[in-house]
Amino acid sequence: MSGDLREHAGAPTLEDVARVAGVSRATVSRVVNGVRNVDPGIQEAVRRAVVATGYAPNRAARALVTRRAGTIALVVSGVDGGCAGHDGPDAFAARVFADPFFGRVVAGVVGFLRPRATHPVLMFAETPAEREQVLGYLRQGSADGALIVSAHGEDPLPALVAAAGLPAVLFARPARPVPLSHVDLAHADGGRLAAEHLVARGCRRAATITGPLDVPAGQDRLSGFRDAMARRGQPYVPIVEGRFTQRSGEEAMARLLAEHPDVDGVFVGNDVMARGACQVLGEHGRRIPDDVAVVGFDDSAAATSGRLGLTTVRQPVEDMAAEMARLLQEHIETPERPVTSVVFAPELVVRESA
Amino acid sequence: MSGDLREHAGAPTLEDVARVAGVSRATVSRVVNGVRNVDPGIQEAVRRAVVATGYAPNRAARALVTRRAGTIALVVSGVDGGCAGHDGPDAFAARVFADPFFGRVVAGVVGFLRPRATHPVLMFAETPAEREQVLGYLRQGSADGALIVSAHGEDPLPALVAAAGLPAVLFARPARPVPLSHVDLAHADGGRLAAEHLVARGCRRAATITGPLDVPAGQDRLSGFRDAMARRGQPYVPIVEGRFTQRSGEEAMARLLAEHPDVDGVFVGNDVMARGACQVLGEHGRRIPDDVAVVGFDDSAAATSGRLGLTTVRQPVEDMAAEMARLLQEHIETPERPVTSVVFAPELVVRESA
DNA sequence: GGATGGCGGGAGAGCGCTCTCCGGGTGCAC
DNA sequence: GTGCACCCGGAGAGCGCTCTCCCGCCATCC
Repeated sequence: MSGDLREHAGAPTLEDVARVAGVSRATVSRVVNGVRNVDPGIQEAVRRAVVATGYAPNRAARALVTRRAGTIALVVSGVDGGCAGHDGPDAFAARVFADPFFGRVVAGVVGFLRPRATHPVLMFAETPAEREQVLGYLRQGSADGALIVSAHGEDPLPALVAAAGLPAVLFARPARPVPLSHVDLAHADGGRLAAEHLVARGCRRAATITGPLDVPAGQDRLSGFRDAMARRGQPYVPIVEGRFTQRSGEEAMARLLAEHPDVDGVFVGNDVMARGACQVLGEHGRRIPDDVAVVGFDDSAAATSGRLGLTTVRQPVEDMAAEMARLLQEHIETPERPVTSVVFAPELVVRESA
Repeated sequence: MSGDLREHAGAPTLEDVARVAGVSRATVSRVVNGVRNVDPGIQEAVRRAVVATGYAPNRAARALVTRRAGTIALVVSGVDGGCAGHDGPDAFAARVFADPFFGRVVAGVVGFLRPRATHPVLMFAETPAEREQVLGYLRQGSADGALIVSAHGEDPLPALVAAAGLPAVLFARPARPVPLSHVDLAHADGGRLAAEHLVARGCRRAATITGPLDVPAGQDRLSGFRDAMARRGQPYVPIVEGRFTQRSGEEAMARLLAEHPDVDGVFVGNDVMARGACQVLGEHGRRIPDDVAVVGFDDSAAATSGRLGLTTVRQPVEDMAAEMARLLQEHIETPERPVTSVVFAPELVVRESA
């Protein structure tokens, strides 16, 4: 069967299929791409020839002429030594994936892309050189656009991408305005939900462990929480800043207990820190939620993984990531599409901890 | 500046740069790719022209002629409804990234790839259709090779990839032999290390919580542990099978305590389950490590995230992933390179839990 | 019956790049 | 001064695909 089908080595081309099917290259292309009316009989013959030759369209050749890579970049962007020290080429990536958050983003993006047979290229931009690399990658058309998840609010990449006129969508509102679409959560509402729940449970001496306050999200959650508490008669809420890691949650809770032993409710900036807080509360003999109620944020795997289900403010990360991918697709297909932002509503998920 | 440089819209091409520099296309190409001796003066002129035009080589065009995509696929492969139910398009991805293991694999791969200015394309192959998609993607030359991480031993993808003659490297030895290179850990040695440590600590009634036993790694860890225990006079070791999740670790530990209340040491198949086990032990009033010593596996973030440092068998996942990428690169550059397997040695990391 | 229209299919021109082949110039040795 | 080797740089083919243009065929209508 393979005698005259593939005289020259290498993968079969459109030409080979055309020869086998007894038609022209153009017709095979039409059938493969499913355009224009092609005689059903010929269609069938072509399809058989495709199977017989084991043909698969060459993506590079197609990209060259259509000017579409059929690929998007998923960029995780940070700044040098973002969270902790600078300790190796893969340390950044390791830190990034230590948080279930990025996994959820990937899951959401992939969920949208999978049915469309496209796949994300994973890129990390931590140093200026890498930012250049990402930019170059996009500019040379290796990817049709970028999904950018910044680890920090001051990330310079979005502005660079926007200046280059490349299609891109951001996760979370950037610290300073950039002419790019983004998806985000109404973080302040999330803080408010947590505050209302704690107050409704009867907490009178609530405190909060925040995430890093140099990102808008952290500030918004805090101010939403604080404002709502103030409106309910608790204007002075103890605040400890954490770093989104379990250990930092433990440390923050320990400090909170030392300084405010009578605390009866804690709103924690993410579930991972909340787990750490619960741990410390347990060690200090506090029962959850009776002595101290704990509300987390995210509704990530950490919220349900332990013995005690965590009451938390749900951030629909997967949906947000999928929406981000959808927006990017629109921007790619319609370059003149105006920039928009889609803000998701948080939702309180009540479990055992509060 | 941009008047005569870019009369036609779109990105500048080699031709444009050549015109500006006053040389031929070929010379620009030579300078850009840094090959053959080109007169330093001309080199400089070309470089200036590149900057002036803002030229970036078109990857598709390059790939078309070099027959190299300059991209590799990082495939996470499983089988329908692998671990739990089949609950949505992104559920698989979400499950995958819930485990810190995959994050470490990504980090290791990226660590190797980053200095080489290549980036992985992330693909998930859960259904037969998706396996076909991955295969097609590889066959059409969209990626030069694949790094395959199988969630299950019976994954059919490696065999398909091997049959197609595509360069690929696996993480972990497949259940049935496949002519592909792979990296792995000496899991049995890991089990042995854990056993020796527990015995050396004075444990006389050790038990084990294993991972899923349908993967070679799980079996090997168990048999290594069991053999070593038997050699040290404890031939009958209670075994409970877990699913690598924290909750399954909790359940397994609870069962173990119910059936063997006098257990004084536990070897747990991964750190995440070990955390769950510790939690349950604490709730049952057992002190760690005095009443019950706990040894985990992996040395993942979970081992150090909690209050109590987990003694664990270190699996250098990042190094293994990097080696996987290195092997793939070799296979791509030297197609006739024989298949090899690189087995890493586990290492006992002693912390507080044992 | 000839003009008209629509549709199925082929021919061919590139997309932007790399790379082989060649030619002309220069330097060195005889 | 001539021959030769070497090196730098240009010309041009062609990678595999899409897509426009065009032609030929058949059905339809006046």
